[in-house]
Amino acid sequence: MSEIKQTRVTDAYNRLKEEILTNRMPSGFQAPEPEIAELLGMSRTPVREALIKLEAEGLVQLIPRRGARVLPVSTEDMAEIYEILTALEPEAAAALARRRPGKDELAGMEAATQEMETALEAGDLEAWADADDRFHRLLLELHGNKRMLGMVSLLFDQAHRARMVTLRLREIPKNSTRVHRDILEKIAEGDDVGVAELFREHRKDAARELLDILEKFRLPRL
Amino acid sequence: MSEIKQTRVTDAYNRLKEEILTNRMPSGFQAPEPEIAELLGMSRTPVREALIKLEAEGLVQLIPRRGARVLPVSTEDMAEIYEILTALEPEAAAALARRRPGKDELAGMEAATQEMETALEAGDLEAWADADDRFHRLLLELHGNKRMLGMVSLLFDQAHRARMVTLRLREIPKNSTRVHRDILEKIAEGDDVGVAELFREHRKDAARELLDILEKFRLPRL
DNA sequence: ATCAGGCATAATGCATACATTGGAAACTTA
DNA sequence: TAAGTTTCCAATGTATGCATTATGCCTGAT
Repeated sequence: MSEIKQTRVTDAYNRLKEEILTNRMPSGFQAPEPEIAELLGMSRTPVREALIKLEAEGLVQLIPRRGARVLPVSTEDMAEIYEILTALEPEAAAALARRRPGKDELAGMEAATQEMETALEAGDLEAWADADDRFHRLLLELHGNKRMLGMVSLLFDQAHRARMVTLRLREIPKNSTRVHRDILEKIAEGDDVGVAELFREHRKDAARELLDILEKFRLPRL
Repeated sequence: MSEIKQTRVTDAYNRLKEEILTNRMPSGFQAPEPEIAELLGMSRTPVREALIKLEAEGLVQLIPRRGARVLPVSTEDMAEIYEILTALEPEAAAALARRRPGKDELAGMEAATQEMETALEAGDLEAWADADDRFHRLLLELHGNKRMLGMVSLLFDQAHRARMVTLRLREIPKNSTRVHRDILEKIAEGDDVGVAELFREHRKDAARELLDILEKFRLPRL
């Protein structure tokens, strides 16, 4: 039914993206097309097309005579990314709040929040990060602006590696978790101005904390 | 020196994009790869790669057995686009204002504003729109967030056709022009809160006006 | 005339071939 | 040894070939 055609391009795309996000293919890694093609067990053609997409998403750079390079993410990159998130997400949250979504609609976000809390208690940072990610994506999905969701997803992906690295270098995200609960509540209450402000502060804090860590641990690029 | 390699992919990309933006290849236009390839006088390979990029930019849709289609822009699309712009641009303007750019730095924007004013007097709407576009891009460039610039550019391109169509359906953008001057001044003054607010209103007004026109003239998709 | 089924056509997805050319290494030369 | 040449190789950019398969058409049955 919903059997989407699994093509080699999508396969190459998915696998490469996965490799990059999990840092198995680390920042700065570079390889010519033929090598990647062999790695994936297919010809250059589909690999090439997948790489073009990854380049458009800002994960990879195609350098004419020396292959594809996994783009490092610098401190400035992170600053750029967070600046955009800081502008977009509060807006989405406010709009969502204005729409007064029902409890059922918010169930997903509620679950994500819950999971953040339990993961935090269990000390499972991976799970916490996962739930955090889900929370933010769900918010955008509920809001319904597809372009915004797409853009934010792109930014999340670009920032993914850096966030994973800093996850263990920062203090326990206890406050951040609480803020998520507050955000969710304000959305449920329809307090659009409130969420926007809260969310904005949340993002600003997150940005500052992350940048501080990158500086403190001398990690100018990941 | 700056002889960038002109490849067929970039050529195809540029030409197709041009065709689309100028509406010579209108919304909804659809053609299979071989046809486009012949149109451009090259083989399918580079055309394919160019189309993938255009798809990533949201200008085109690749439909498996029936070729590439120039994506129509619906009213909802425009609403999405303007919502994002409303969130991003005021932020950029505020940040720029905070940085207190010198007169020399603002020269480009000043020129663009000037041109908007003279174009308006001359009744040259095309020139006005051009200058308007330049104003907004320059602002983002000055701000320096490359990702934001890229994203906004993408949105501009997506909205381009609709804006061109409505250009003659709306009243003379006299007020809009004045607002640009005000924005520029506030940036020069370093009034970050002021620009943000002003810009935000500007964008909201623009969005409302545009959506009203689309509705009034029954143009649900362009 | 409508509908099911089978067939032909053509577009795609992918592999492969190949000419071009950037860049590194080897080789001079000073 | 440093700088300038030359050579060689391999990666890219592009064209082409080909198997697969979706789509529309044609046929025939109801």
